[in-house]
Amino acid sequence: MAATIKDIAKLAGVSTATVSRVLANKSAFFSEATATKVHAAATELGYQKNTAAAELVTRHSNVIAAVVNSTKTNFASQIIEGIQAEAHQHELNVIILYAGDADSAQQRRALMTVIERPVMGILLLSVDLAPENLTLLQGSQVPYCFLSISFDGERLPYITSDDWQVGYQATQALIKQGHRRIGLAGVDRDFHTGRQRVLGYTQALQDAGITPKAEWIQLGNYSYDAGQAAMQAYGAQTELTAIVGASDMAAIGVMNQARDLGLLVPADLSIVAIDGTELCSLVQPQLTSVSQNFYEMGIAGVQQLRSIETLPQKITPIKLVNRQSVRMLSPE
Amino acid sequence: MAATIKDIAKLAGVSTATVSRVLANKSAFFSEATATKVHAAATELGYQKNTAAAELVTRHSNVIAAVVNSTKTNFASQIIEGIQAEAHQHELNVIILYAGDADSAQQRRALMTVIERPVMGILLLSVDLAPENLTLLQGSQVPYCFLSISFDGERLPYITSDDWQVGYQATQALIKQGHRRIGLAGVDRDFHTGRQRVLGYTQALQDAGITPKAEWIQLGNYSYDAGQAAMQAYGAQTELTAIVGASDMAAIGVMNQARDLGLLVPADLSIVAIDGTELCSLVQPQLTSVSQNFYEMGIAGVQQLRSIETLPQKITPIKLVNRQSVRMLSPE
DNA sequence: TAAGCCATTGTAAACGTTTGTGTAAAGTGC
DNA sequence: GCACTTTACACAAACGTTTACAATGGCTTA
Repeated sequence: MAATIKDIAKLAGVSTATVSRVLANKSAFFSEATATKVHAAATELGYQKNTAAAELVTRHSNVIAAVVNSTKTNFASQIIEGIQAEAHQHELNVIILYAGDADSAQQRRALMTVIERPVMGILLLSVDLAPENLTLLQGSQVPYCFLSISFDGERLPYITSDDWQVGYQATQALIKQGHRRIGLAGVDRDFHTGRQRVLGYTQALQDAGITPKAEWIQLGNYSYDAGQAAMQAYGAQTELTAIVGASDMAAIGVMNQARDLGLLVPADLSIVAIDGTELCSLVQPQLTSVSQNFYEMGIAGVQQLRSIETLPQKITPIKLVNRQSVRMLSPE
Repeated sequence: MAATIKDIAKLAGVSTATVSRVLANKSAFFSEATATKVHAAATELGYQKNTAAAELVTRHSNVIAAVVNSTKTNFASQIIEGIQAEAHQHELNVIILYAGDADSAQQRRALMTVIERPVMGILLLSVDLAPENLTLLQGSQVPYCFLSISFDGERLPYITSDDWQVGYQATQALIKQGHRRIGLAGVDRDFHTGRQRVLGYTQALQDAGITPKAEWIQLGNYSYDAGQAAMQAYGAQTELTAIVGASDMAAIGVMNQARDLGLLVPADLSIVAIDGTELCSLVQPQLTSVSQNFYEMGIAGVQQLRSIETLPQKITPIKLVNRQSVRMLSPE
């Protein structure tokens, strides 16, 4: 149905080889005269290149696949923007796939659609791959890199923030303002990222001579609901004066629940969020955060895929952004 | 490098045709014995199918491309979930592309990467295609459908809410609570969607015997900033008692700016948002909204692509969701 | 004028699949 | 034991490109 280079060749009275060369602009391989003939024929036929066919023979693609764990996590968009920016600089195209939230079957589906097609590389944004899917990924010949997630033992390529530092600095920011009874809400200790954040949090407290109680840490999956549940668990009479939200969403959950319990932020309760997406400045009061550089992560991810030798791990910087959710505690 | 069906054929001692049929599970075309041989060989070689090659010969693909206008608009994720759900039911896969915000070059890039490859159809989420890119899209043989956007004259296939009704119902909801001086903030009158919302808004006022002043309508691009700017234009001394935000983001912008101007929501100013994404229940007070059924839009979009005959336009339902940002105005 | 070179173009193989057609062997009914 | 059907497989063409190699012809140079 659609026009092919064969049709163009016939119409222009040349061979398909010449058409291919003209269209690919392999100059010094054709004359001006034929070039114009070919181009005229191409536009007349409304030719659309079939890249799949071309990729089949050249065995090389220019699309990067970004696999995202869920539509719910909002930081993904910042990473994707970084990916796009860097990719476009190098004439690469980006496609995005959603892999669902801890849904092995959907992960597999997303992975399959990219592995089975020619892609130049795969970026996995904060996705906890099920073991069988990891095997799948490794079995394919496609280069890959995890973003915004880290791993313990296995030597997987990843780019992320220093999660220990994230936990440490969020906690320390509160300590510096005089807080000593500080909670950590909505963190997931099943994975490396969460474990590191807990470790950083604990160390910051210990460095200030504080021994955290077990109930100060409320586990969860970084979601709004997890933040809410954590705050419910702390209760209106909590001894805590400050809470670190494991994510922006969790922090907002904490804040809204605190309000429902009659606690004012930051008057009664200070909050530091982890992530620092635009959500932090949308809510009232705006949330002070330990902000990750997601955009940079995206850029680094593309660079990692492009580099031959695989420098396996990389850490992107974080910074504390002061907004309105932390108050200085007067020492009593 | 990677194993092909040729390798499997050699290892299993059969022809590639047989391998293909076994792998595609075209039963009644092979015996149990060969099937097991082939499967054994396939796993031994770590075979990964090259779908691009298969699609080349079958001339038919099972991936749907969703083109999104920007990473910024948050409702997209709900549409995408709808798309995924419906697509997966029919063994279709979904890839997502970002087309940038009113950036013709990036639109073109996104469009090209999908048109040049075998895709089964293209869904365009709220993207205002530049004229040249629309021509491009129409020139390709790929079926397509616009989502969450509508058009005036041209007969383009689209699925969206009734934007006139959206404007009407949002305004009417405020009128019913006794408001008579009502603004509309952040709406874009350059496109059909925005124009319809303005028309609905105006009609609702007129039906209540109210003649809207020109300055009640503040134009913008549906963004947080647009909402903020609109509220700044209204000013602290505004005669308005209520405002319709052209989107969730715009409504939040209005609300936060109002607070900065010393106005309390909803005590001094009532707000109705348009869209009704989860953002509405994240902020404080939670925003009353005219909610669109984005999930349903995604489902309908996939169905539209799958149906041969193209029933060009479809309207998805909306509903008013009462939350906390509107107060009843006592008649004086 | 022959040899050599360069610019331009064509020929054909290859990429990894699917599938229509052909065919040998095995099974069926009489 | 014959004609027939069925089963199970192989052969080869096709999809739309790219590209190595060959071929052509004109031009330069000695």
